[in-house]
Amino acid sequence: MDLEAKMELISKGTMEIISPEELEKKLNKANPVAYIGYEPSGKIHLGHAITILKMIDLQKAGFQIKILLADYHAFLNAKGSLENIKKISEYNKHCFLSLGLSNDAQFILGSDFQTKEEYTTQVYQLATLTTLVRAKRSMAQITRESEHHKVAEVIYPLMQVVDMISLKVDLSLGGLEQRKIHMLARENLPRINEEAPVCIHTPLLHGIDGGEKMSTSKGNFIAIDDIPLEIKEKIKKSYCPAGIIEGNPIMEIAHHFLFRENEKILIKRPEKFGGDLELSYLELRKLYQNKELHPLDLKNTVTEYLIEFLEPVRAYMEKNYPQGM
RNA sequence: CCCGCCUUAGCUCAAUUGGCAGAGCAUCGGACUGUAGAUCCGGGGGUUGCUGGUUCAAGUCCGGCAGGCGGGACCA
Repeated sequence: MDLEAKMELISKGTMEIISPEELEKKLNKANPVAYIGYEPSGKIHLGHAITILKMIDLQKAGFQIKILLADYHAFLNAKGSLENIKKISEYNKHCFLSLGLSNDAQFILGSDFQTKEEYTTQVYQLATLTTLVRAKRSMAQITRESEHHKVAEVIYPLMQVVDMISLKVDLSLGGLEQRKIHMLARENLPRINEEAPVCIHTPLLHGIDGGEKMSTSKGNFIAIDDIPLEIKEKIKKSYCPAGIIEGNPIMEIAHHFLFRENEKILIKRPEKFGGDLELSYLELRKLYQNKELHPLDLKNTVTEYLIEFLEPVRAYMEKNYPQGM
């Protein structure tokens, strides 16, 4: 793969790369490292999957992959006891592998290094450089909704910034909700004489209820290991206004999952409604926008393809993590 | 450390003098749309923060504890 093809592969489906020039340099470097951190979660859903698929792209483009199982971060974000969070992280590791990440990806537990002296010293250094308002603002889309804000909330982003240098990463991937923390890293790491990584943001998937963001806590997600019947029922009840693409979770799922491996998709449609169609993503958008494709036909198609797309996940989990969550 | 106020359904809040714990929103189901939503109809949902006491009877009165909010004090 030449540089141009790598850039193309990496940027496909992302919101932004900060910055493309720096990314090119990293691609020319020997053994560059790309990382992403996740708070261990009882369910890994399609929103997580978008970022894992992008990590797979980065892996194909020559990056060494580090996945941070951020147990302390989840703990700071009031997700439960550290013990339970660690247990969940083992399940998550298998979920990520099930999506096709190759075995040489490294999985790192946050608590294995986040209490070392060098690490905490750097957290304290950043604490002296970061205003409370800035730290809180960076957490706006990440913190559990609560009026009773805890100090943990402002420690969280500082730790995330230090993770990047502790793990020696060249590139940090995250959903768009990570943007403000990433920007904090880009701004403050140089101030403690460290190089900031390239930051790439993927779009956020809307919840199936049409909510702003698919999230485990809101229950508006499709999990990657949901059984076919569950996927079917969830898509059936999903928000999907006719003619509207903006904020439409079903169109988003089609975009990111059906067209990942297919140039065109087959839409099966009863004769009385116009018969079958074979469409590229752009054609699908146009037809849907013009209301020439009914939401139900879209839903049926997405259901069928998504169940097939996630089949390897279910097969992997059954074989390697049969106990489930 | 001291004082005051607060804690009731997933959320926001009602409940008379101590007398069968309710409403709105959310959720779930049905109707209507060739999807969902919207709309109409219907259902479920509770250890009233925990704990001890008074009483025939406690969400309500008294004590203790926990959590939250506010104030005071301490500041050599």
